Amino acid sequence: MANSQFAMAVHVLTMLATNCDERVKSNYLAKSVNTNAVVIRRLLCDLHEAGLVVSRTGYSGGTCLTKDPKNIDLLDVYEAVSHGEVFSLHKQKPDQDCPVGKNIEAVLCNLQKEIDEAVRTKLSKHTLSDVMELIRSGESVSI
Amino acid sequence: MANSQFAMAVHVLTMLATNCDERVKSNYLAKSVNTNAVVIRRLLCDLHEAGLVVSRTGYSGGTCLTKDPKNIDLLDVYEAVSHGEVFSLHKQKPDQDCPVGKNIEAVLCNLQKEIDEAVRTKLSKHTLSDVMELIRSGESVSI
DNA sequence: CATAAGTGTAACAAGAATAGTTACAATACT
DNA sequence: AGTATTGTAACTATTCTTGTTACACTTATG
Repeated sequence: MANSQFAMAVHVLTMLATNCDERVKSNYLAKSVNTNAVVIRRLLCDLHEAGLVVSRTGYSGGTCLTKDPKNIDLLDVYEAVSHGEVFSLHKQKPDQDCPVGKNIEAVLCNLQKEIDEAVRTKLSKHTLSDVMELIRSGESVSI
Repeated sequence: MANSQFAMAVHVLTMLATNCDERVKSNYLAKSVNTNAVVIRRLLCDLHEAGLVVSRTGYSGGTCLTKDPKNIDLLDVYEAVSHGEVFSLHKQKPDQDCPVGKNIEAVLCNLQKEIDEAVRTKLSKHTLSDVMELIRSGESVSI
């Protein structure tokens, strides 16, 4: 993942979690993330497809979480926004006439899966609720 | 890592390991990887800085491993070529007047470290020698 | 010594990915 | 009717990655 969508997604979801009693505007989220509201709306679209949020258009529209933050883990977020893998395989197919070229892709592909699984396992251990708690404690320390 | 440098590096090092009695030409490596020799030489430059290979210029020049493949693990390779992290943090600094914006970076940074550590641990468990063995067994199966 | 075969590296082009921006239709409340 | 908001398309700017050409420098060989 070369993009910061995961970081933005966790940020946005934490904002929604701390404002769970209202429909939060994309404009408000954009200010906190320090980006454009359209960028946020695009991200919310992915999160909606993953079933994590619902939005409403029109006057007094906005976005809410669909679940309790305790029941959203960071793997859910990762899956909602990530399209890539931890490392990329070859862009050009290696020489199939070379023994190494012929077999290296399969080896790396398995490694990729193993690494990705490790990442997922780690991510699944943290919930949005945990993130909120860390934010809160960070806040109290800095006051 | 959005680039395929790690994949290319493992490929190249495996090639060197299977030709450890000679100085391998960048041109030969480029053919197997299916890219340009300059791309390979740039990669070899990184691997040299990491102490994994030595090259010689001039007539009958080329590149060799500096160590036994048993003593090169994939974490060495990862560290030699990776500049990024598993996921990116915010590109723009979040709003410091927002409690979430103010603290989210630290939270994500810690998460990043935790994930990266998990990835490193996995990578450190595989040596270049293991990769060679997998390549060999893949080869024998396909014959 | 001249030549051939290499590496090292700079410079540039092409392409893809990412994020930012503007614009506007559709929607929903007042 | 008017206003606030999302959804989404279209375009731009920037950056990253790779590919390519070019050439100076190095080393072996005849």
